[in-house]
Amino acid sequence: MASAFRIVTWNINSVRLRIGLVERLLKEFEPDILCLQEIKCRDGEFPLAAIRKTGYEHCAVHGQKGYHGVALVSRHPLENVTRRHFCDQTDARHIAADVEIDGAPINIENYYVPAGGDVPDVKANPKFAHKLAFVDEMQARYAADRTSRSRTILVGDLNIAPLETDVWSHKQLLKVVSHTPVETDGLNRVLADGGWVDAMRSHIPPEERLYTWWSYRSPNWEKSDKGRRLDHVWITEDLQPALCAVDVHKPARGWEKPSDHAPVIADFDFG
DNA sequence: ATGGTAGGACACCTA
Repeated sequence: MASAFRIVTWNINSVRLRIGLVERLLKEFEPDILCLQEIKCRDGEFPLAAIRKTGYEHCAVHGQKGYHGVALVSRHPLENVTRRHFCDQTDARHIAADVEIDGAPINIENYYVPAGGDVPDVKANPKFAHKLAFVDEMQARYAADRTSRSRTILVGDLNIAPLETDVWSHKQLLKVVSHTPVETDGLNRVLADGGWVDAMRSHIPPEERLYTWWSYRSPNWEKSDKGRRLDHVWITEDLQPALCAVDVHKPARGWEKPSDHAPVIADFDFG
């Protein structure tokens, strides 16, 4: 018997302000699990009641006051929830859990990588140094347990657009934080050394332009279409045969009072 | 070369 599994990742840019959009996404797409970033609230302020009303009983939150913060919203029980800290900082940028699908656990890793500030210089800009150190720590972690890892999905706002077709202008963004060579090289090392598959690019050709984020600062974001692919879905190789579809739901960027990120939807079929 | 918008918290920080 075939068993379908749908995961969505979305930088919501304040879950309390946009709880209505979260409810809409859950109703329209009925994912098995929704991974949120930039919830911008403490654990106790997460809008659990509204989410439970939509039929999602299982939430795990790693929040903090005002900034950052990640969460998992699931139809299935969340086991072995972990909240990892990077670079010896207290920022809430990671949460992970197992969900049982088709009789075996799948490990979900949800990240919000630091944006890195405006100046792509580690000496002049500590936020850029923090971003690179964070990515290096991810690399070390996943390179170390590569051979023992299976049935894992890594998602989130990684704040780096690695391919030339992941940005509206490769040439104009080479010195812009999110697309500098030191960042894209770093992210590519996490991907390669960890043995990950870029699920979005395994279903959407790398020659095709693909964005998940359009700045609020552009008054006509859709027409100018100066986007970047900052949000990602990576999978371990054993999950590749089960992956059947990937979609960036661009219409959500045009919903009322939107997040500046569109949700990314990945569908699997086990069985 | 520059500034453009948004959210949270409370004087600017983060994005």
